[in-house]
Amino acid sequence: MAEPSQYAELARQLGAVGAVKRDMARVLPASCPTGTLAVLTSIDRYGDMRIGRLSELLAVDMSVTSRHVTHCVERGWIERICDPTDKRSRILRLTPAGREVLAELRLRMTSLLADRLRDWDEDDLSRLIGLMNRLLESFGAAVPARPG
Amino acid sequence: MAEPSQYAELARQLGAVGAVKRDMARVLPASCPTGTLAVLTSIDRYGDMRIGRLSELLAVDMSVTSRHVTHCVERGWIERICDPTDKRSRILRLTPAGREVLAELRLRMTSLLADRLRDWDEDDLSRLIGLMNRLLESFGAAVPARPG
DNA sequence: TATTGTTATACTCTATAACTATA
DNA sequence: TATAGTTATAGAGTATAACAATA
Repeated sequence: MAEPSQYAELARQLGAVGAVKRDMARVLPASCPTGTLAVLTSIDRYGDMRIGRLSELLAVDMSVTSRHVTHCVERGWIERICDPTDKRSRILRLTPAGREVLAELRLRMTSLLADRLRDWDEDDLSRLIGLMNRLLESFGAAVPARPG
Repeated sequence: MAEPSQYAELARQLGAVGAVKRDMARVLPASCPTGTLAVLTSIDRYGDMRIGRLSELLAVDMSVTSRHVTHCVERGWIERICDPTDKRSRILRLTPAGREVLAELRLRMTSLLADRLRDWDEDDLSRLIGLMNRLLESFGAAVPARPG
């Protein structure tokens, strides 16, 4: 059983995470805000999928995902392929251009994180990632392992 | 030295933290959104202070803090006291009404967290909090120890 | 001149609800 | 009827820049 004082501390930290996210967002170009990057990253990682599934992965409403995807489609980074099994939905797929921008954005992000986390060793970071994942699970916001 | 694949994982997790924060925000009344709660919590925790210092604690721009504080002042939760040492600024202080709402909101938040984190033990949560704090420090978003 | 705050403006992210098309 | 997705609308949070008052 955890303690109330720990809850307060955790709540405060989660709020401060916003500053971290904004720091990371600063390396992104205006054409690709965080929501867009999240979409590209998820499709690359988990493979082609429908909007509904992508929404679950991102833990946001389908309407939100739909807008982000539209943003990507308009820039030629994602294509919507007709789903032969269900004409109501279409499968989202990364285009070569999409993979290109993603690679570029990853370089920038990795570079930023390598700087900010320069005095972290692999084990500590693993521990943090493990605990974070458990936290997300506790809130039902966890993301399934690799393929899914 | 940490690894790039860990960076990607961490970046993804930080994005998912949004869902956790939204889950917590849902227990708050419309009159007290997250930004407002953060203001009340910080002043209660760190004591009376100026807008500038509060902005640092919250890791957001002073213009943002100013609006949140105004929101609180309009509801009688915070009072702005003239700073005798500098007429440009005023000291922010929690009113009795402010302490009351804060106590109520804490009850709700603690109740939510006790439920979500019901299968966490104190040690694991301490480890997470410790690592999170280190992460925030690495991004220059850490919050100083108690008083400050 | 520099600093503390405030306000106006704009942008991103999000959810809810209404709507279309298909199951 | 129920479900997949889109779009319109609204609300929260944030930053930048221009401005006022004081140091």
